[in-house]
Amino acid sequence: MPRSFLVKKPCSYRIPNYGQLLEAQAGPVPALFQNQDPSPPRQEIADQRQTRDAAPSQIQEERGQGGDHGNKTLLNPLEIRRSDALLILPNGLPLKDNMNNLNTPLRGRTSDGGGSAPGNKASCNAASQEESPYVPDFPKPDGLYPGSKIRNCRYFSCPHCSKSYGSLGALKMHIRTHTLPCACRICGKAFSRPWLLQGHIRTHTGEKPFSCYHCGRGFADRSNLRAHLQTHSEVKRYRCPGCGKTFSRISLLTKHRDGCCCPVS
DNA sequence: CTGGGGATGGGGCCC
DNA sequence: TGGGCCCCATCCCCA
Repeated sequence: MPRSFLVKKPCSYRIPNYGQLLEAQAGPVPALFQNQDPSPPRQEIADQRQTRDAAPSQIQEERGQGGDHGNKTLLNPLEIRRSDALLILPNGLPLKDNMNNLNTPLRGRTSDGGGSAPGNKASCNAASQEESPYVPDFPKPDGLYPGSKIRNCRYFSCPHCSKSYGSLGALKMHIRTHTLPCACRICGKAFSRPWLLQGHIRTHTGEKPFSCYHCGRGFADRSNLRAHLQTHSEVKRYRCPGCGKTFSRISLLTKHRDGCCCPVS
């Protein structure tokens, strides 16, 4: 499934050092990928994070106190993610509507239309203020045209597909989605990242380190627990602007709107 | 058809 | 620079 909307917008061109990448690929395989037993999830960590999943208010509280992302709190409008715009606030309006007066660009993912991802900031910020013409002399990706002004920042394109990234690290990470270096020794299925493999292995072991504090039900994946917690919530996060019906998942809302009821105007 | 669980993919952030 | 983790999104399947 294409996730091109997550790909950074290219700023300029630079030929990636593919030789370096291939060299890295040929290097020693991390122990985790060598059919070693994955270290079991640390229960204490799971417990700590479980509380974070338990309730949004707790999440804010913990983050405010310097958790993994202590600087992230939904209470700060500048930190609101675009996807949170669908949240329903106490005033009854979707967060999106509450944000209408914000003239500050949202911080967030590259899917944020027009917004520059944090990773791009470092390389594009200052330099981008002084744009200079730059014409690439090799095949260009989508969105860039010969003779157009291109920001003076680095750009790395994937040799396997047309995606491009603002840093070599991001490109390397992406290339793993093609090479899939993490293979499950039980079923052989390959993954791009070790923690994806770990999550997959839980499907074999039946391990469910994330449990719901409402009903005690266990989950192998934190995101699934988070989705499950919504089923306990009286007010669903996502509301159809057309009919007002609320849903626990954005996917359900999308399905609902695609269905018939409230066509997007 | 709807709602929910399971599984997975992916970029960003922090250390 | 890379690993680990976070969060989000999405697909598939089932009740």
